[in-house]
Amino acid sequence: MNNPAVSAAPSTAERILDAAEDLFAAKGYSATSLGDVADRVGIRSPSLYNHFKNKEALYEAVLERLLAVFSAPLAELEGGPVTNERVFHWLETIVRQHHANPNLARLLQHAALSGGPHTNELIDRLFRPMFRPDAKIEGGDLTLFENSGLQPWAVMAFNNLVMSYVTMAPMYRDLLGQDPFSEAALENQLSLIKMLLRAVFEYKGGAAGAG
Amino acid sequence: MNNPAVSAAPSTAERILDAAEDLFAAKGYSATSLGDVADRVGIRSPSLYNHFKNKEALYEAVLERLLAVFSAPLAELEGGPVTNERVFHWLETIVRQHHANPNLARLLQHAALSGGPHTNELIDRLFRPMFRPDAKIEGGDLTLFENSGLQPWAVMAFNNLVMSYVTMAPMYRDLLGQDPFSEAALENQLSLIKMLLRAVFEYKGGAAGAG
DNA sequence: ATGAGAGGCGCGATTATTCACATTGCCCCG
DNA sequence: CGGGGCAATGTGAATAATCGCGCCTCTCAT
Repeated sequence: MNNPAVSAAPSTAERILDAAEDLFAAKGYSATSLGDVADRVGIRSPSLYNHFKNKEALYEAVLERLLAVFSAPLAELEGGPVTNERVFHWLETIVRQHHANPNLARLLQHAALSGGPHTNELIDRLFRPMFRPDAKIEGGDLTLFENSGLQPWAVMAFNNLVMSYVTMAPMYRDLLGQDPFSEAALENQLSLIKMLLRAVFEYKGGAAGAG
Repeated sequence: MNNPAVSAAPSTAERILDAAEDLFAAKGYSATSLGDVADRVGIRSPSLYNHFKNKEALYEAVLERLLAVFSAPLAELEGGPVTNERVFHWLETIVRQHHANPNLARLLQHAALSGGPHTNELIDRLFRPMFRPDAKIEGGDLTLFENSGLQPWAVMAFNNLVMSYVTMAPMYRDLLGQDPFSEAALENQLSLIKMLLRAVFEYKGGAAGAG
């Protein structure tokens, strides 16, 4: 009994992972010191080596835990027909996930900017599936959009929309005058993203034109 | 004569600024070492102190040079009536600027994630003007959209779109199979952004709805 | 020669990592 | 039941590398 995975007091290793996740996400791999991590947990830095081989292994473990959570929705989407409705639902799930835990987006952003260990693995596991060339939307008539060659750019744009909201949130806090992670802010962001997604689904062709 | 600002050989101070800009943008303030900067310039790190008081002053100078360039288009937009056409033109200018020099976006992203010196000043000078409550679009009939309360979110979204493209570019490089900063890629990104901006201008109300 | 700019040297702080050691709880054997 | 190990987990001290930064000297062009 007393299974530590079931809402019991978190183990030291888990508390280290929590602290490290926050710090890696905020400051990046190299700017995060093991002393900072240890301080948050309330132990001394050499004690970390009882739980993780070294700094890089700790970083790996943090990534692994996050990837397990965030890879799920895309796998689920691919488990069935890719219809408009299911894309909407998938996007909403992703947005809610990033609001619930902004750390993956932040880690990813650091990795994109500075590299760091396991960056290629991150790309492969999170993004590669979204850019597979055979990814088509069934049911709707998106052929016009698909043929425009803009589809990968759209995938990228919506990914940017979701991730950048999270990574830029600290800057937007006082510009918006409200907590970017509040329930109300989440609803607003969802409204906007869905409106833009509808625009893509209803794409009628034509480039830009200001008038 | 031999004015160093006019396409002559750049002075040492300018070469230091160039190197520091790239490194601060890639690795952030604290992860950038003055040794790295000096190496790029081809001098030893103590020599940097002949040109800049200390690391923070160097960072300040880098920011100042970037802000001078990137603040211009918004100031120009505000110099006249804010019409649909001029918003289109402003957005295109911004996108092209970020493609020409991705460093400001990257610097900003680091600041948003980790703080660092002068972050508040950055927010005030770049973003505050975009979120002024009296900012309205003249001419078009956007009242429906404005009344939806989503306007600041749209401003944020398009900012995210532009900045995140740049900050995530290293990750997208091999996913797209082409250089994200090529002319062709720029055109594609512009097409997509303009299409989404048109969707905002033609906003008809209504929330989401998948079918 | 004179002053700006480059380099050498080194101090003090921080970091990742290792090591020797203390403490704790648990299992097993007598 | 009791105690001898033993693994797990903590600690402080020590090490080697790196960093920001200041001091002092040298060099070279005007």
